[in-house]
Amino acid sequence: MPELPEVETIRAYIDEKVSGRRIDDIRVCLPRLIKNSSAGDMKKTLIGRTITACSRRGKYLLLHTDGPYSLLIHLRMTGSLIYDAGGGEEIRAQRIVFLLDTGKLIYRDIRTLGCLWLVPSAGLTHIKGYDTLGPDGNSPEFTTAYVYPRLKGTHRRIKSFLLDQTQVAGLGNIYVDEALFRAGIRPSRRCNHISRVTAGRLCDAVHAVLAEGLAHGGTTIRNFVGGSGREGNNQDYLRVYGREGQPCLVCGTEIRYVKQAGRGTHYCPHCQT
DNA sequence: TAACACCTGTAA
DNA sequence: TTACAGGTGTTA
Repeated sequence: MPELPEVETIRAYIDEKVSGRRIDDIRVCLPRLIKNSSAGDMKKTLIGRTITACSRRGKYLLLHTDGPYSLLIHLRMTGSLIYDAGGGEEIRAQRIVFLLDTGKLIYRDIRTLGCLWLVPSAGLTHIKGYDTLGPDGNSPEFTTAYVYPRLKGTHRRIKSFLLDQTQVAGLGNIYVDEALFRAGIRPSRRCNHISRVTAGRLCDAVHAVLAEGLAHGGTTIRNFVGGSGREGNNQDYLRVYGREGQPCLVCGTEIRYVKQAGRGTHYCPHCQT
């Protein structure tokens, strides 16, 4: 469940549930998900510490503690965080479980592609993907003035640019397709062929699709997420993603599906040029 | 920039 | 059986 609106929805929920909770024990069912330390080191470092907050940048979550190290998490394709107050039904695919002074924080992940890192609570994390993130796509720094010169400087296809987290953080396959539809841009367009005016439309579209996703609590498809509190309903508002073969909501032309950069890509051949 | 790798589950 | 899935890092 991993683009910015979904991760932010989880962040708000986890922040509310676990801030102020102390980590009493950790059950590491799948140690290879911890990328820069052993299960033993993680336990030694985090047990006894109190979680102070949960923050987010791009698609990364950071569980802050009152100790020298905090926990950085990337959910990749199928990761999720669930707070279990106890008494609920059994949760499948539990990979790492933090036993708290009240309840449990469960890292669940079907495909086990997610990553966890122990990082310094202050300063750089030295995790490359995190330290090099561009501005969040819904942040005030993501403006036409920021993005237009970057588009001018590259011959890449626009979809691949928008998926590049060092350029703009938080977009994934769904919201990129949605933003390009709203901006009227083909996913295959070369960045340096996009005018300043069109770049402005794109910037507005990125802000709009992320804001809408957030307002709807994220997009929930394929029932990947179970448990409490995190199913969004933005899937009911998507305009192109997953609508291949159906009529464009603006002009009625059939929405097309192609592979681009290895990703399923949806667009309207009439509205997007 | 494309292919593949990392994984498991589901649908065609 | 095969293709595909909300991601990203490495390799040809």
